[in-house]
Amino acid sequence: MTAFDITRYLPYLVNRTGVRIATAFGDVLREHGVTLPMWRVLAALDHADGQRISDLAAMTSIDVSTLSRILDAMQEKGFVERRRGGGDARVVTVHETAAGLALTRRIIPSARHYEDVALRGFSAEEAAALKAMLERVYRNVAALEDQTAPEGETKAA
Amino acid sequence: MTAFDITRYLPYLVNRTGVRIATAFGDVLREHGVTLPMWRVLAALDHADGQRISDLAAMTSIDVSTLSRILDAMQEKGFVERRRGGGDARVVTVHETAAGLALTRRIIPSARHYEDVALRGFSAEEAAALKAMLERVYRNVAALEDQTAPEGETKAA
DNA sequence: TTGCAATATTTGTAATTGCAATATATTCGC
DNA sequence: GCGAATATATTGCAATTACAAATATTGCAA
Repeated sequence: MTAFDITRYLPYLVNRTGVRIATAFGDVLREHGVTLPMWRVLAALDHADGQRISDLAAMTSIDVSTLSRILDAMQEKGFVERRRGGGDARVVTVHETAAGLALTRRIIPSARHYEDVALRGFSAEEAAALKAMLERVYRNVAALEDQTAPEGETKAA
Repeated sequence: MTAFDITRYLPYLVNRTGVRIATAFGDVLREHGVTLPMWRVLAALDHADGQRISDLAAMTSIDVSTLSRILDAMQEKGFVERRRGGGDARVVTVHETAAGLALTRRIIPSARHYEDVALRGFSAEEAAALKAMLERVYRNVAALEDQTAPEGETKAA
């Protein structure tokens, strides 16, 4: 059997890339007064405002309990607000405030720039191919989890 | 300007893929009695035994202070040992023990299987292309950091 | 050679994280 | 329509994490 070469091991490559991007962009975000998880929430809400907490957790890849506390902090800062009362009284929906939206708008250019840097030297086709492949990997792993734990979703649907 | 679509944003795609893989493989690792960070250390040592702690931190994308404590735990469990005394008395090198090596050998098949699952439906060429692109992204971001903080490496060289 | 900046690791410490338990609301079986 | 199982969110809590400070060693320059 061939030797195990970590430097060509996909989980390794994905992880180190993710950590690199996260720590580097985290520095940028600090100047805006938000943490990386907070930015993820803002970006997710920018995509679809008024999401329920569990959906927001799935979209941001943040554990619901962790997210709940992050939302406390963001609410404290006035970036989001929680609302109850739409039909099902169990669900809480999260909404961007005007301040949150303004902040998101300020961050987006940096986020775009950051992606440009990450994709420096990539053609549009290559970038699209990379993204499509990451989505395929994500779905492959998600499918495995659903198969392993068939009843009631293990985590992040 | 075009709207910001998080679902096609590279950092988002990389992060969610990494988190998915990490949580899923973490479950597998628990059965072997190790955590994900510990596995990363074992895999890094399998690649090159006797690395210094700072190099190990760079390779595993774990902060040195965090790594120092992870090594405490791994040493406690008898998987690795620290050695001092090779020339520079400041540096500590980390070495896999026989037990650590045996554990690594047991985990590797699962790790391989896991990558196969993640890459299900990928041709060999596609998989190679994905890995190569992830490396390019990593280098792009690393280059940005070195440029931002030219003196003495901000983090993980 | 002495002193001082740089390097390598560890330790202090506060914040973050995630699992488990809880509280509340809903739905399904009967 | 009642009660058990399910769903949603929050909270308790111990472990993990990361930044900063401390410690130890080295190398260089005066």
